[in-house]
Amino acid sequence: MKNGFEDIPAKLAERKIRPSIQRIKVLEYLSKTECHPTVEKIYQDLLNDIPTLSKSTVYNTLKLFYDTGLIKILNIEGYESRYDSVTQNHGHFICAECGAIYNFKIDIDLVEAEELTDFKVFDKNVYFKGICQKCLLNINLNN
Amino acid sequence: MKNGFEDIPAKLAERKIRPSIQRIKVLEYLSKTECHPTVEKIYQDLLNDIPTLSKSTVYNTLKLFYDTGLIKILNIEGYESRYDSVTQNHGHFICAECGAIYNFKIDIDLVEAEELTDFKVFDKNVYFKGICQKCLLNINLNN
DNA sequence: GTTCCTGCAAAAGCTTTGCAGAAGA
DNA sequence: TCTTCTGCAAAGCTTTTGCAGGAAC
Repeated sequence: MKNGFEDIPAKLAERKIRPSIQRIKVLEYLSKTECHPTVEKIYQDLLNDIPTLSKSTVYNTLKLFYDTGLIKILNIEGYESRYDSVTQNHGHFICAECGAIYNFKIDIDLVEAEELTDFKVFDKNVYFKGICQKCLLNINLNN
Repeated sequence: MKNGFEDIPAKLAERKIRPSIQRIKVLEYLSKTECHPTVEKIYQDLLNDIPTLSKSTVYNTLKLFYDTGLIKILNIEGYESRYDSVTQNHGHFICAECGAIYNFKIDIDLVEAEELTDFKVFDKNVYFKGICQKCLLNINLNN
């Protein structure tokens, strides 16, 4: 099964991005994780591997990946951006209680808008807000 | 035809919000406009009416409206938030070329995710990115 | 009189920019 | 050697917070 994780340098080469260790680690990290990390989290977690890493580099790298279509930027809660490696079609659910973000499968191609026939659409996003199962349980327990 | 614009003070009263002139003007402005303004734009445009208006008040007011469900916050392009009065079901299209945001009709209730059956979903959002008709024309003309 | 609201200033936090040094071709 | 990349520091911008004065009830 493909998980987009096997050959990071090849992925970079496809986009003609020079495979520095920083770039490999960032893309590897994003391919492994499903938690839609913030820049801060990416930075902190990679400091173990690359002690001299700078946050600027993380920003630069993420911008480069975004511009070349390797990742998506999620701005679903304002302020801090979150990053998601581009995989299959999925939507995002954000819990208003705990802030966690869940993926859910959705066939985004089925979401159509006839008013946009003369527009070129190259990215479709669906996100829901609500309260996740875990927090619902906690709320019930406390009442 | 209802356009959500006729009785702003009543709308505020429904939510038990004291109808200060600042709040009335902000909600009136959001009900009138369809351009999903930023805080800066709201602030600048209202300065004509209320010369002593402070940006803090705009922030406070928008937060209050958001918390009581009067408006939606759009974070579709990171950094600056945009604000939208809650009306009927619609999605948002953002042009990657000129940054303009268009509304389009969509029956959001049709967008479902079976994985979220144990979740409480109270807000669904759909937004597309691409190039708008206007910019497509310009690009064609210049080639 | 008491509560709530406004607006100024300052602080906080995320992101971008500039630049010198290092690494890679 | 020349180009590209990294990382530090500083700047830029949006948003939040604290607080004193004012308005509403």
